[in-house]
Amino acid sequence: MAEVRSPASPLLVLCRKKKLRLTGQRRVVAYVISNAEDHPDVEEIYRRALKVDPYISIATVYRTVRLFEENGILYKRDFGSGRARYERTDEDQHYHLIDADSGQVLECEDKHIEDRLRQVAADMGYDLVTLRLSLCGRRKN
Amino acid sequence: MAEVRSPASPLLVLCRKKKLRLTGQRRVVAYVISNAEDHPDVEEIYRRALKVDPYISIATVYRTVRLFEENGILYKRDFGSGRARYERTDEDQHYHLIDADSGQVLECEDKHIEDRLRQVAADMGYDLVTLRLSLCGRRKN
DNA sequence: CTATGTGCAAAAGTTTTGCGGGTAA
DNA sequence: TTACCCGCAAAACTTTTGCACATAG
Repeated sequence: MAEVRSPASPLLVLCRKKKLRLTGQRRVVAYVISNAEDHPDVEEIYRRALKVDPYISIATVYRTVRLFEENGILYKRDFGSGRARYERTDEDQHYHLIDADSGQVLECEDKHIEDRLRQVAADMGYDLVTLRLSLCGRRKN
Repeated sequence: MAEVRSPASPLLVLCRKKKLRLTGQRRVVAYVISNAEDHPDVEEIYRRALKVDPYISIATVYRTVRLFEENGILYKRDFGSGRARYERTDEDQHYHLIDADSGQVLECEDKHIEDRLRQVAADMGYDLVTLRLSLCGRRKN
């Protein structure tokens, strides 16, 4: 767990760039999310954070992910479960395909889509800031 | 307000097709949504419904929109306000552009996008069931 | 007549916040 | 030093639900 203290985490680099105060708890949350391969909700981030810092509070996790989101470090996603889920903004851009039957979230990518949507927004007089795109599908048999 | 009793509302036609029991309250909710030009949340649907039926309960509105959603009569949307918002499924397909500063929701359309996404899903072995797509942008000056 | 819906109020689930003590810079 | 952060518990907010009565078909 020494890497929690390491300055190498890409999320911590972003935190410094935004001049956010680097507290122990923020390092832990950044560490947990940097190492997540999925799209955890706050409850899950909290559960993973507890393994690193058994005294961290869920209120702090809520405050931290909100802070990160406001600073463009995390995206907040809604896959319809009733809880918000988070993912890093510094990954390659991708979208989600949700299995209508199992609820499983798969990632997919199509560079063309983003360019096209950027154009749609531009035609309406807007610069595209973020994009929420998710597909819901049923497995072909 | 006589139209509330009229069988003409397109949502009521869908309700009959699905063999849903047509109560007074369901007619009111269907009427309110049929006449909505925006994407109201439950609180707002309730507020508008009260003008027609001052005794309707918000619990009934929640139950009704959920029923309608489960029967494919309404889409549930999340524009990030913390409250779910609803819109009819029987309109022309369109997407949303949310103004990053004001929160205003604009509709936009691009038929090409849907076809392309249908193909992306197909390539992963899925039939596209629904599509959630929203853009967040900032007005160009 | 009977299965289903409704209103009310309470419960459940998620997220935010006030406050007193603690800490990064 | 000082402005900001944390943990706790309570509050706020959205949505669901149990129950007794009402009603559509």
